[in-house]
Amino acid sequence: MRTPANRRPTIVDVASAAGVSKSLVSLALRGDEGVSETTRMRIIDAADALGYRSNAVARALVQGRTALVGAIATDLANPYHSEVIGGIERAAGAHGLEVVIGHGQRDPRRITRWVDRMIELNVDGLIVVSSWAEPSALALAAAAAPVVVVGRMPQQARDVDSIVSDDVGGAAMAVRHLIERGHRRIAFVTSSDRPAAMARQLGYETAVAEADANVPHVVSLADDAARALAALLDGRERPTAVLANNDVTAVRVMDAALDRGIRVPDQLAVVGYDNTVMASLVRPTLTTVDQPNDEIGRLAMAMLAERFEGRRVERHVTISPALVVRGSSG
Amino acid sequence: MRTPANRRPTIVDVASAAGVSKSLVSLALRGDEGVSETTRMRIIDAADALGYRSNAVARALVQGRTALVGAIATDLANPYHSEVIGGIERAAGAHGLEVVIGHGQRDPRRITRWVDRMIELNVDGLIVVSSWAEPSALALAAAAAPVVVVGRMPQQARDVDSIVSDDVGGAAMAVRHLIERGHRRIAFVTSSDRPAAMARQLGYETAVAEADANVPHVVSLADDAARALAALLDGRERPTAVLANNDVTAVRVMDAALDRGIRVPDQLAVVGYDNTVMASLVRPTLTTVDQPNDEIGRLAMAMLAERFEGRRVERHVTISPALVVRGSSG
DNA sequence: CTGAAAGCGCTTACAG
DNA sequence: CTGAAAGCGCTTACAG
Repeated sequence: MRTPANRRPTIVDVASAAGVSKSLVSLALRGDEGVSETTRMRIIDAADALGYRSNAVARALVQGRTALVGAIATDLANPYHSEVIGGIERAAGAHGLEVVIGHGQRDPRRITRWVDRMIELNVDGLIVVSSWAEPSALALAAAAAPVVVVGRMPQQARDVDSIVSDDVGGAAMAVRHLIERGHRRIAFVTSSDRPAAMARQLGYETAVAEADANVPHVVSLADDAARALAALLDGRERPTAVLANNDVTAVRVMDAALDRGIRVPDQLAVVGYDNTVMASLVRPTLTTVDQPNDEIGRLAMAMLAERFEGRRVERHVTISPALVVRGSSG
Repeated sequence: MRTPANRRPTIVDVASAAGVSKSLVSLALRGDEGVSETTRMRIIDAADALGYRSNAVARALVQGRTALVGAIATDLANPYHSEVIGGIERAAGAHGLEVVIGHGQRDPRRITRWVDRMIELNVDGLIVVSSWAEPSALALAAAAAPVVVVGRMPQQARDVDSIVSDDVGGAAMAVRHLIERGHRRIAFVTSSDRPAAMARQLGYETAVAEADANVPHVVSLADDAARALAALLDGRERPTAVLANNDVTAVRVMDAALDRGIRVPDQLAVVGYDNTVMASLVRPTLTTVDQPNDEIGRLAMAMLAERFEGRRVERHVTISPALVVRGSSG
């Protein structure tokens, strides 16, 4: 792939160009105190002239650390994931670490493979922004480097730290908001049966049960979304409010309502979940549940740092979401 | 960071557990033909029992290749970038390569630093989905590994291949669509003076000049967006159609129009650029210019592959966009 | 079919 | 202040 002719210059090339030993090149380039000013200059000039760049692979091998944190995301197109990763990146700088990202592309096998690959790459720590990685792969990874999972794992893996958002509480908060606004017929619409959606449904059911005269009404868009939405909106007992399992689902509900001439929020209040950018762009703007994604990323990085400092016991943190009230709930 | 007690097992540990030489462990684990079935089994069992994982850093050092392609993106939250990266990833698999992503966070310094870091990491090829990297850093990188830039570079760097979208043609296509629809007073609204936006403006001006009785009208949202939008929409000579430099700007124009009771598309047609997810979610749905982002990613990977096969001459490709007509243009 | 040796490009004690 | 040597964990000819 690289011909010998244009291979990258090494420390040995710099050494012979500067007329010194390779040890001295290494010391000089890393700014060691005990190198005379004149030779340091000579070495740096030689390195620049050759276009020398340190080989991080060789350095990592001898030092046993790469100064790299791996971040694996289920789906980069999803703003939730990219925001969490942004938080990780901002926090990593303070620890002198760089963040390399592996993209899972919504494929559990690919995500699990990235866990393996990141460990093979010798990252110093690993943050998995996904609940789709195999617990066994995570446990194996945790034996080699600290691992934090952001998301609701179906099954805990040994020595793996975690951060989850309080989906039960967030959904309950949204329902209570609708009840305060006078709504009594409130439906929950979901496009997923993954753990996070299930937890939100549980929060919904709990909060609905608290308020008298409410019958929990759950609509799944899993099989035939158009039919499910029709059943919801064209039925005699149409709800006056809907909580969706996420913003995308909420927008679908709003679109279906508007298509039928049902006014939002007057005839139907809609609340989403995740506070994605879309929530403030649609009309009416969407009331939704916000998770502090940036903060979650920072915390994940901080939890890795604690492990670097010697923490041995597992740590599991739950983050509280907040309601953002906008136009779609009246 | 890792105590000797729980350090990762190496090939030597596996060798002594299986009672063979480390050479044989290496051969067996990589499936070499010339290893007897029984010893192969013994070695694999020993490796599994120890939880052995190959150290990719050591392998990369001896093989001189990492099987890694680096992809650097300006802004992962921008769907354009994540789609291009998706295309790169899908194509990389066919070449047995994995894609590690570096996030530039809209910071030119960070992007340029990632170019350096990726080369230090010994990636076999580098795709920079950004026009913000320093040409000098790109040229240095290209001396070590093939480099493809996706985007409109302000200045060409030696030995660096590139892919750009035909922004001039795309914008002209959008304007001709509006002219066909009968519009004569067409404005261009831009929130940026970066090269891509400038090229789109040029395409707009060219197409407007083709049609008689049109006076190009350009509105910049750079300084005071609210005032600029007011000048556009509240003036006596309000345009009947607007081309925006991207979808986000188009949605801002639509929102400003709706706030004033101006009906879209009846009283004002709006066309965006980029065909982001948002374009099909807003109401009315947004007519916009689509770039084949996935295809661009595939092509970038293919261009790296050509370099691996020995191509020496630079290659620069221009990709043609397509118009997606939706509700906002009537 | 298996083992001993050299080497990838660095860093890091250890001498001098 | 500088150099020679060992070693990080692998792969790869080369012997046997």
